Amino acid sequence: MAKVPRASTGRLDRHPTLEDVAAGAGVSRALVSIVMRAVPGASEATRHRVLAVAEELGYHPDARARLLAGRRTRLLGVTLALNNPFHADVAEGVYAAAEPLGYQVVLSAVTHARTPAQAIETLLSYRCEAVLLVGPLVTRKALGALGERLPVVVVGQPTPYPGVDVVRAADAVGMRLAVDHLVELGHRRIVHADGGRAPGSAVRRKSYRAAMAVHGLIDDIRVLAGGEREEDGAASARTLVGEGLPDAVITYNDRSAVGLLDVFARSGIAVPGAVSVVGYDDSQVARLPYLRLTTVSQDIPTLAELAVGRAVARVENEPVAERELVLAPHLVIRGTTAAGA
Amino acid sequence: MAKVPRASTGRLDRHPTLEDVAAGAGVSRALVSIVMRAVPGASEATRHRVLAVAEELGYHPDARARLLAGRRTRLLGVTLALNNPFHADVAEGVYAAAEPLGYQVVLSAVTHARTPAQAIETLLSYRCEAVLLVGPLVTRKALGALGERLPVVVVGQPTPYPGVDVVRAADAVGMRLAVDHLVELGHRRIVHADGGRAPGSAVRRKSYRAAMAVHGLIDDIRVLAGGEREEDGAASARTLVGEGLPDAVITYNDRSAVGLLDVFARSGIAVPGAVSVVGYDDSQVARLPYLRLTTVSQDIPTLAELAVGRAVARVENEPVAERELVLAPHLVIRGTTAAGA
DNA sequence: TTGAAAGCGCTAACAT
DNA sequence: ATGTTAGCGCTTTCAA
Repeated sequence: MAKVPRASTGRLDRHPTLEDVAAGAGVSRALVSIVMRAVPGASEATRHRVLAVAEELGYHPDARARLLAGRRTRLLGVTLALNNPFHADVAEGVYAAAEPLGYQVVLSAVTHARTPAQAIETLLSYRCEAVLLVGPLVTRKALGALGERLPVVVVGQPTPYPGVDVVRAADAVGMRLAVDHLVELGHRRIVHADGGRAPGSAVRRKSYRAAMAVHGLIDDIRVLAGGEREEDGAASARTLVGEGLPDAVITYNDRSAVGLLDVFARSGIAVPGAVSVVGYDDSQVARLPYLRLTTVSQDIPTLAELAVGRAVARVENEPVAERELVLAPHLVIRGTTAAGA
Repeated sequence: MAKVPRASTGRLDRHPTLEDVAAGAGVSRALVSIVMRAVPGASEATRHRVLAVAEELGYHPDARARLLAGRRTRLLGVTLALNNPFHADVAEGVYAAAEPLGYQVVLSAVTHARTPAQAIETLLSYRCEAVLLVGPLVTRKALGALGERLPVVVVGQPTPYPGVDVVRAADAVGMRLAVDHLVELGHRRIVHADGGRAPGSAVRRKSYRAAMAVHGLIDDIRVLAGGEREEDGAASARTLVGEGLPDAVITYNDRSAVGLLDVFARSGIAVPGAVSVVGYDDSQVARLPYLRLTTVSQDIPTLAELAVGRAVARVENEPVAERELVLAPHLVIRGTTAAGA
């Protein structure tokens, strides 16, 4: 034992194990385990010696064995679509929130060639203790079955299935903030370029209508059929340019706003001079210095933190008051909104 | 055995194991293992019965145990920065290329709170057989040490360390294509908004100069100090608007081009009427219908496929001719370039 | 503080 | 075609 043969390439044939370190330091495996996990139970002297040997041997703990042997895995699974900025931001937030709680995160991507079901299956195979689902990945039925097996937190949107937790921002409030802001600036003809069939689009559309009604602007309600991509916003802009500009536009999300702004710019339409624009999400793009998009922020880091908190609470069997955790979004006023002429 | 106690919540207390399935089907664990891995060695009848029991019990294989017990893990690790479109595209490509070869991929994100070293450490702890590094994540020294431990493929840029493989596109060729195209259109005053300290920026800058020289345009060489973000391109645009427009601009990447185009649009400058613009990467944004950015494509899916191929070749000890695999980029001509006045 | 021993759930030789 | 038997590298009681 503790003999580490080398391949002809000069690369190690196998990774050193606890056993190797134990032998090198003249102690038992159990003691090395204690030292490596930095838990109490070893003298300072031993600790130092073991650490030195480990370092010298190039020992790196084996996650497979660690996970398998431990009573718990303390693993949090996250499914996400790469290339989706919102998902990416949530994942970053999850990493940040999980570590202080002693949980590790496992990422599983949903791609063109990898279904949500596969992504989830991978997470389960690693024995994650809970999964966070970002975006509208799975069918209701699949969600139900999943929720029966382990704690599930859906991040960013409501779901009708009662067996899973939800952490999201209140779209009704967000739309209300946007409309309030624009009305305060003196705008009345406020149109909404909606998200089409995108997740949450229906809620935001409805919320827009309600907010307009509150201000007695029922006759000014106008919804343009759109989508979640830049091009959808661009299309809406073209429509508006063709038929005459409203006072302001609220888009389904920031991406849509970007396309809309671009077409406005190319058409020589000043924003916010001729028309005000409000986006949704406060994603990175909204903060770009040359865009300075006024937008409704979902406060993604907090969203992620609460989602992790909820997952951990479920895993650790802490009492949970509400299945759904709804954050109040806030309006970030930047440079695309101003008082009308 | 094969007794699956339930928690008061109704959730399974533990996952069913091979043992449980074996007991249920009245066969040995080894046989169930054979069935679950879909390898030959079991009769059709047994196969069906085992599968049925597994299904009924809700059995899902344990990746930890599988990975630990197997002779190999067939795991490919990928470090990436979420929120970087190039990284995301590469990761998608890696998933697509790895599966047909029988390899699974493990993602490890580099975030604000998670260093490249940590991301790599995680990958190693799972005993990935090779790692793909996207972007300029690590120091030369760390790279060297890593390359000694297992096959490493750096994706998307050159690296001076000889112990690792590199799969990237030829920046010199890309720049040359861009300049050739613009010269053919009759442009001479072609400036380059560079990437500042971004990875690969120096190479592209140098390549731009060389390409200009080839066309006898040494006196027209002009490099604007920039960066990799949209705002950097926007800044370059402001400079150009202030001092008078050149015939064309080649940016370090598509993101920079986006910022540049935006400022041009707001300044009432027609593209490609008054000035042509060429981006770099052919990321998703370049294809946006309202942008239609002419750009140099690195062909990311192929890049990813070759990177996976190289990693697998190393893992399986196949002979490898060149340490560096350099793809020929190609120019994607869209709507931001046209003949000058 | 330290060590011995029993698994964790699986794969892989080797028998039968 | 099927079963038996060792591990894989670690954590975790339980003793000492």
